[in-house]
Amino acid sequence: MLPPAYDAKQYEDAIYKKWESAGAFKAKVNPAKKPFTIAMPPPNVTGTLHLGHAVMLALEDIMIRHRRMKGYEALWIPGTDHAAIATQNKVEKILAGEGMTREKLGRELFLSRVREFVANSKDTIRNQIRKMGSSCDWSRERYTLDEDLSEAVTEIFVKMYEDGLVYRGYRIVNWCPRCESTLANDEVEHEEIEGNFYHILYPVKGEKEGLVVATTRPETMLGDTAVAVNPKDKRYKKYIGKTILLPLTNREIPIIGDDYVDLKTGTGALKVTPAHDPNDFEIGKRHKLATIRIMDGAGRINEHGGAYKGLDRFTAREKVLEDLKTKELLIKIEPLKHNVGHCYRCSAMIEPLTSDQWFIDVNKKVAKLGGKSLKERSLEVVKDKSIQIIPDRFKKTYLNWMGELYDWCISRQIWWGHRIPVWYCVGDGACKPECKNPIVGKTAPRQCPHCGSKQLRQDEDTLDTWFSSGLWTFSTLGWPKQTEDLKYFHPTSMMETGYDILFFWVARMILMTTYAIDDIPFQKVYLHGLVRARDGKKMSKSLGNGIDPIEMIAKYGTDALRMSMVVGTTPGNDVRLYEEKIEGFRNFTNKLWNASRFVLSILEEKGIKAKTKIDPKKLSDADQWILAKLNDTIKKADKGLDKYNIGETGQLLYDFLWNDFCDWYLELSKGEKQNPAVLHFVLKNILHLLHPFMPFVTEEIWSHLPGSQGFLMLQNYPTPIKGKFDGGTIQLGIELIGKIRYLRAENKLDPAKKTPVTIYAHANLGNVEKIRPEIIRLARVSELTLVESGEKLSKAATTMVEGMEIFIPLEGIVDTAKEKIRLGKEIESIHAQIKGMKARLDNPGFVKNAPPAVVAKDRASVLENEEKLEKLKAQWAQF
RNA sequence: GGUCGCAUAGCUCAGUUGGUUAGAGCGUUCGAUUCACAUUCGAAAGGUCCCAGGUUCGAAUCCUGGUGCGACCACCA
Repeated sequence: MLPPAYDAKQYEDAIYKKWESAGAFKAKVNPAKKPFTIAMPPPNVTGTLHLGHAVMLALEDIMIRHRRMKGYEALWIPGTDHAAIATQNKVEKILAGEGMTREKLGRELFLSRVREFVANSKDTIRNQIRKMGSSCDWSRERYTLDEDLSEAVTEIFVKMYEDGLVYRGYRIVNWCPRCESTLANDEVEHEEIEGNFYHILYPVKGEKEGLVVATTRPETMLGDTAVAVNPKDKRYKKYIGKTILLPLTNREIPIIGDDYVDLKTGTGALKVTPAHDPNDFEIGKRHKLATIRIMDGAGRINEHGGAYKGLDRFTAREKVLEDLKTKELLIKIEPLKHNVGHCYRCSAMIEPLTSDQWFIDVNKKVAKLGGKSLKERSLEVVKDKSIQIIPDRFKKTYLNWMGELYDWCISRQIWWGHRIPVWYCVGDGACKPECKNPIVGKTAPRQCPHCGSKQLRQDEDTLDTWFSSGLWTFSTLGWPKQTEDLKYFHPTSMMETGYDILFFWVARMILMTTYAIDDIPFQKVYLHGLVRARDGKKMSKSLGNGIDPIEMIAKYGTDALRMSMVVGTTPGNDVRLYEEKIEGFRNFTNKLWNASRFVLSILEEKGIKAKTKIDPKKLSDADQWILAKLNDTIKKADKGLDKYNIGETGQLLYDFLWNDFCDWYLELSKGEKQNPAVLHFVLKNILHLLHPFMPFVTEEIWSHLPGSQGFLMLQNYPTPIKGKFDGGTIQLGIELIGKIRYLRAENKLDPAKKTPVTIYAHANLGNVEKIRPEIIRLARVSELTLVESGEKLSKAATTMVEGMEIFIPLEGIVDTAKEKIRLGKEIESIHAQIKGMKARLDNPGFVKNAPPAVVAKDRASVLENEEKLEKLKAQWAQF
């Protein structure tokens, strides 16, 4: 016998171990079956499981388990991501605590330190993925820095280089002075800050007056190489061609005319700093201006900053302003709200600066893509629906973003990651001019192909972490080797992830995969929302409003946590999660447990040791009713999951178990017509249906179910049972019982006492007679008088349902005044209803245009209600 | 600046291709302890489906505009 309360911790880990050691999660190439593949978005090796992961794992596991039970070869590949900058930052922080820096440690020692850290946290995250019940194939676990995955990275890099898609360029990049590395455009977070607009007077050489420029970053004036005005600007036109004597450094810079300058912004005169502003860089190119970079990688002013050399950028700003003030060149300080980029990993303010970096050209047309560019191809596969995005609206978001994509800067000046497979000749004096060209290859070259020098130096930089994760769906299946796995399982069926990494990752996968293997990475993308706190705020450590999934699992069980994150949610919309919600699903888990306990006890009592056949001739009305409901539920659940309406399907199953099965069918089963075969059958189906959602509790109950063999997770998903079942009679009973309970409660009849009830059943007499014992029991009736029709009863509580009149005598038992008021209200409401429907039927347009079925329904309803009204009115007159 | 989303019961949310009286959970109120489950059971109250137009016989649902929140994108100093 099962214990009366389900205690999740007692079972979950053990069940998971059983599954895993039996190899239940493993998938293999099986031509007899259709594959269903999900590549798990690899969590970063830095951390522990958070709710974002938990939602992802719950959804993916539901999809995978459903398909597995439906007979697909279901493969879910787990893995982890080395998360370049994130991991490096984390280890650097640890080092800082020890008074150490990566520079002091040196590259090799630092990397071994990171590896050590990763080994630890990798285990943590792996075990937490298991805790969630994830049925992923651990034998195929991958890590973005695995040898074969690194090989894939190198392979692609070289290929892209050969196709001219990877190139080295001197450009303005987003630079994080904290991480001392570049960032891709979308790794920059724009945040509005309260800054200042500084108006500075730039004297014009040989003139008394000068030009006033406005800037938010005055320190960059140290690198100014021109002042630009709009040629159409009447105010400044005359200055074009003249020279500015740049304050503080006294460099002479030209005044140029450029259409880019907006007459209305600032003062209309723009200081041009090509090395530190993307627009200025473009202007600089147009006018062949010098590019003077004034900062080093850490954001300190370099030798070009003259007296300011060595100062941090913010200190330099203060000092520059101070000096300008002294020289009376600081004309005005105007407060200005403006957007400033910040590093998405460390939140430091981004400094745009010029640098030599590696880029991927997204606009170059290549033969390999049928004469299309990476961008065009990435747009195409979504436009032509090869890849479907759920929910649909994100398709537009994707297309917009992809359409505006700039070349992707892929080199990072950090140590943790895939080192760029590029070498440079640092020859010994015998170098030729072409020795300057980078040597790109899968393996380290022995010598310079041009001069033969053996003195080579590998590029110091590593690749953007998204470069390797962009290959995830196929690199995990063995590419560049043409494995059977790759042929069978790729493209993957589903990419399920948060909408927050649509650009970072999903788009990158599409871009890389279409190029690398001329295939889409996945057929569908399902984007889930962010998990938020009850008040809609983001969960964060600093706000202290976070919920730790591991803690919740310990408290309420994995099944409860999974359900709470999935039920009542829709794709793409954020989910608010709070403890009471999880608690509610803990209760639901317990409900299932106890319903099962009850059924199992009946089966035991009846000596049922195996599955028994349902005899179609021996089905009670209640049996028919529940089987009809079950069939309906199976159909809807299967369809719901096929269409990825996961939240809705969870709700459907919740309602079926709690309302239909427990509240009605099990209660009905406590009578004489108990049918163990049907109880067994329906419970078995419920376990199957709920299994993808709540794998642990269902598997545990399954193991106790007579006749169960093997794991529930490997059983077939239910299909509707053949045969027609008519639940109509019980449905009638349910409504009658409901009304009787209502009348009793409204009139405060003692619930402990049974009450006599009279029903004039009219045409339903035969049916109601069949379920007389059920009504008596569940409505607590002492004596049920069941007749076709009769006189109105004196001072009885009354209502009507399906044309039947229900009476409960009140006289001498309770105060009948209450009933008079209640009945009066009911009459009023019916009256209003009739009025509404009549108005509609009086509308010729309605009768003419509405489907006949709708009109007929209304007509019937009016007749029925009028009859009802008349009868209730007559009864009311009794009081 | 551009794009998108949301607005339904006190709270958190569902709501299928437009069709009687708009649903759930939590919370609230009233009641129940011989029951598989108090992690329970029965009953109830609670809604101008944000506002204004429009399409339609009929709108929570479709269209337009507005208001209020929110998100994302963006190299205007």
